[in-house]
Amino acid sequence: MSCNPITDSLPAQYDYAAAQEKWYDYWVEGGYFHADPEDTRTVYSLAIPPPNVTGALHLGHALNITLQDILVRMRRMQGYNTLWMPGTDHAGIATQAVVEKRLLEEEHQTRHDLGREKLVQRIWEWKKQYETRILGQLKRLGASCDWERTRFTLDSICARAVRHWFFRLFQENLIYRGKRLVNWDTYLQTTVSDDEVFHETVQGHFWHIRYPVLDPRPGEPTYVEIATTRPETLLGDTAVAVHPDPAGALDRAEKGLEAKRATAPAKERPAIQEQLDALRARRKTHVPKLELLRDMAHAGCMVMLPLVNRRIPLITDPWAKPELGTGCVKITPAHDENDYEVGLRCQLPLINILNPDGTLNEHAGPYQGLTIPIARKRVINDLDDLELLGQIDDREIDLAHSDRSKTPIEPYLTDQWFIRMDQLAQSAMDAVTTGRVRIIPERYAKGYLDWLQEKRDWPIGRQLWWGHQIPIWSQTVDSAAELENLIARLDGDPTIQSGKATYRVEPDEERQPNDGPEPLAHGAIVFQHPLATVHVCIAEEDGSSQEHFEKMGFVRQEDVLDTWFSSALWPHSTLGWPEKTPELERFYPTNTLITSRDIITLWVARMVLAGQFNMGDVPFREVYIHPKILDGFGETMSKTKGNGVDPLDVIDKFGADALRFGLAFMTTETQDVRMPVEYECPHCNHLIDQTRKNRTQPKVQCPKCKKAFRTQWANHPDDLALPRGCVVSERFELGRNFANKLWNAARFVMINLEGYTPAPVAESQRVLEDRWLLSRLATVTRQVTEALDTYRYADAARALYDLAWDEFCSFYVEMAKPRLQADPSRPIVQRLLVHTLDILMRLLHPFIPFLTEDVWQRLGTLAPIRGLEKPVAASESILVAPWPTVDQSLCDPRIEEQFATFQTVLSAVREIRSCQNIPPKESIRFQVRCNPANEKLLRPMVPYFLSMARAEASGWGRDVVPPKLCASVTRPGLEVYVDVSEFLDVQTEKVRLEKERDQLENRISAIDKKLKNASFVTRAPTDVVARERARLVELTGQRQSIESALDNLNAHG
RNA sequence: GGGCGAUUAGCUCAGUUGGUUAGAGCGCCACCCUUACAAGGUGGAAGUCACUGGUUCGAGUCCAGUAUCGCCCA
Repeated sequence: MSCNPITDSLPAQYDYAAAQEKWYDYWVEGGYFHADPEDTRTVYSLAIPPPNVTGALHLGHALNITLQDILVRMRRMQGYNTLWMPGTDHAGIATQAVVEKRLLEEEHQTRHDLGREKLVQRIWEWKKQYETRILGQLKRLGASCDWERTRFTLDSICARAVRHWFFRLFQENLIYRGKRLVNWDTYLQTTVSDDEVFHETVQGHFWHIRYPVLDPRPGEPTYVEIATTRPETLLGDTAVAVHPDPAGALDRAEKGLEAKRATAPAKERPAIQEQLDALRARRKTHVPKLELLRDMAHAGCMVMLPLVNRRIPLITDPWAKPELGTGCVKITPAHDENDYEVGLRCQLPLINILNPDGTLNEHAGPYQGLTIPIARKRVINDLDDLELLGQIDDREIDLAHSDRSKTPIEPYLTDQWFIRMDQLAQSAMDAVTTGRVRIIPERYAKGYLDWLQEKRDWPIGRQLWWGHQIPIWSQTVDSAAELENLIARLDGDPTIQSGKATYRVEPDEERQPNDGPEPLAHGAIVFQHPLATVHVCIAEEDGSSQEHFEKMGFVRQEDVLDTWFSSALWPHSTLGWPEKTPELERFYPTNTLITSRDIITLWVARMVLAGQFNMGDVPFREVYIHPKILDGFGETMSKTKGNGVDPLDVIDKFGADALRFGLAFMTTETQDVRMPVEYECPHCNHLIDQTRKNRTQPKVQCPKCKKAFRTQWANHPDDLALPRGCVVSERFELGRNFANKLWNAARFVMINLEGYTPAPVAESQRVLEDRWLLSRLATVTRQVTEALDTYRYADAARALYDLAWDEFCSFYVEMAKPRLQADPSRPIVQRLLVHTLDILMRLLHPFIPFLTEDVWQRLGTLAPIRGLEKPVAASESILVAPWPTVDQSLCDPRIEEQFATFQTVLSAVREIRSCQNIPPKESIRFQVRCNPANEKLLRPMVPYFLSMARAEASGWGRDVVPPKLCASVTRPGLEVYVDVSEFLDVQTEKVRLEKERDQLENRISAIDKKLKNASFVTRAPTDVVARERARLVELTGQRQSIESALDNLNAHG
């Protein structure tokens, strides 16, 4: 149609792919993301929570990144020296696990077949591949990170920081090694943290087993009966316990239940009563026997551990609950957390019966070499043969599983490195309670404090190969003389004296205490333990020191450090600590950390304590916790479930701008965001709801085109040959439609800029809608700025959405159309359009970076100089354009109110057009009965009624007399009459008016009732009462108008 | 078992300090390819604000309890 070169270069739909392609490179090449420590402007800095290199980014990351980028872009525009530090995390166990899994699947090899060096090399290759992919994803999202500073938790800078921190902690005696029960993954053969364990209830049994009493005296039982869910662990038993005061313990349990019954709801009382009855019955059946056993224990009674024939003591300990099972409990300190505690209290030996691979070791005697399930069967059979097996109950057991290998966890006794958390945890608590770190939303501070409150020592070693190897070299000594000798050598050692290394002596915990209850008769098994271990920690990666100590017989610890140990340093290690770099000086502490709530304890708490320990200041001033994205069933998205949405698929389908705006729009203060997901058929683009069933299938058939496509589960060559169906969500249509709307608004402005000249627009030149728009712009500028200052992303996004769409596009642009045709108004409205577009783009830039830059650049060629008060040249990139400031003088609530009156009349006229089915091409006439103020206000709007509703105003004011036959609409303060004589459908109009009347009726009676209520009139604030009175008067008047309109219609037909 | 949160239209969500007739997007219905935009325009239908009590002149909003769901911790 047109041969306008401007129109031709502006497609009618926003081409997001082209914009993404073009502008990201422009920004990077322009160096806009780079922060300079020499720059003395106020700093705004933040460190990315480093995504781990295990796999690609998902939608949760996209949200996290988007929220950070929005703030970063706004602060940069506000003139801060802005640094966003990027990088990735090595995620020790997770990454090693995926590489090991592939190794096994593809090459049928274990890590031990390959060896440490080669495996680590493989993982580096994996890392390289995924790091590239992740950084690429971040760039496609539009993240404005300072890529020149990209770090990795295992690179040399971070490694040096880790080494330094470790050394300082070791030096200050905050790191120690101890024997602890850990969650042992027998499949991966490593410790996993509590965070990497999930619990599942499985069907199991409760086996009752009799241990023969050795040399019972007359009247004493010949057996002690215990019950267990894990019979094979008896091979590691070192005692049987009974409560020291069975009667007293029962009393306390009874009192507890009684108290519970008193406050419990009626429904639960019978169940509690039942428990109480059982407890009371036990007093007779169990207490005498238990008291006898207690006395036997005090007298030094021994029992015979069956199968391995080991003499073990009967002891007293409150862990044996007289109200449960038989009242006696077997004690296996090396394989149960509670028994471990008992073992410590009673100084029992620890006998570990497991090999790292989950088979039984030499301490299991005849069962050596068996796996746990087989050993369990054999133990049961053998006990049965010996007639030592009692009753067997069915029982549900809560079984811990490793999240990494999905196999059951074994409690396993092993040497572990720990950090003493006492002071460190306190420092992290203080940071939050004193407000030096603010957690937003505030409610998350509670969980943070509760967790730190426990001050549990942090186990930091992992039996892995991928990670920072613990910088400790150790050797054991077997005698006091040997120890003395070694200490003397170390004290005189120049490396130690120079402070480059330090040492500590650790006594062996498993060595038998000399004053134990009775020497153990272990049969053939002899336990040999050294006297102590001496640990040397070397401060720096330093080959000669290392060699020096290795020559002295020290051997390096094999284990690596927990990933969180290095992640905790991220905000300062990335800036170069322990080196005193200009970056560290300028950009630490960072301003904010944006992350999701599952990481508050694992990471946020540890960053706070590490930052304070190393830097003497908190790592960030604020922590913003954003929602999690769940699928339509309320489940977290994950690859393993198949419900994960890939941000790149969303970007391909809707564009990065749409993804970002959609995410921001969803980010409210609540905990979670639900996002139903669909498969998109690659053949016909049909969307298929994802269900719990189809999300795990390797291929899905499209119900529309009947063709099949593959999913992430496709493995079979036939399935792999099919095209891939994306997992997407319709919820991003909002963002795409909005981006397109903005594009077209910009397009409209730009194709109407012929003859544009920059010049100030004086206040006197601004008509009502100009002042209205400028007021709205100023108000929204304030709202958006305030919202983003306080992390209310959705509020900011909604305010901009409404302003741009419902106000700028739906009204201002429509009203500009006739003005652009007329000579005196054209240049002024051009300046206003350019100015508004400029402000809108700047406000939207943090959310929608690509589109806004694209428009900015195009506008830059058509209207390079713009502004209302004093036109100035636009900056070379919107990324560094100044953030709009609020001109309070432009905010005018009265104008906004007046404009609302116009909108009301316009929508009344449109409503009648629509109800009466008046063809769009037909024009109509209307009158408005209103007060003089409104009349004055509405008169200048006449052309807009014509252009926006094809309606011609034929009468205004108090004295308007409606035509006999018309359609009418009643609105607060005015009545609109549309002369539709030739089109009028009397019946339709009557129905509509009757409905309107009924609604009025309801409201009138509600207000009437209120006002007749004496306590409302006397107790409610006077202004509220007055308002209700005024309202009643108005509504009654309106009802009258409707009645008379109805009368007219009735008279006519 | 303890803590945190959610429950508002068919779906996904807003709803400030309690005070007109509880809003939006998608979906639905009707009309419109109107010279920026059909990824659009105009109008419409659609809600016992989970339930039960309480406080209050007045409760989606405050308090207590119940139910269901989610997350975290043990």
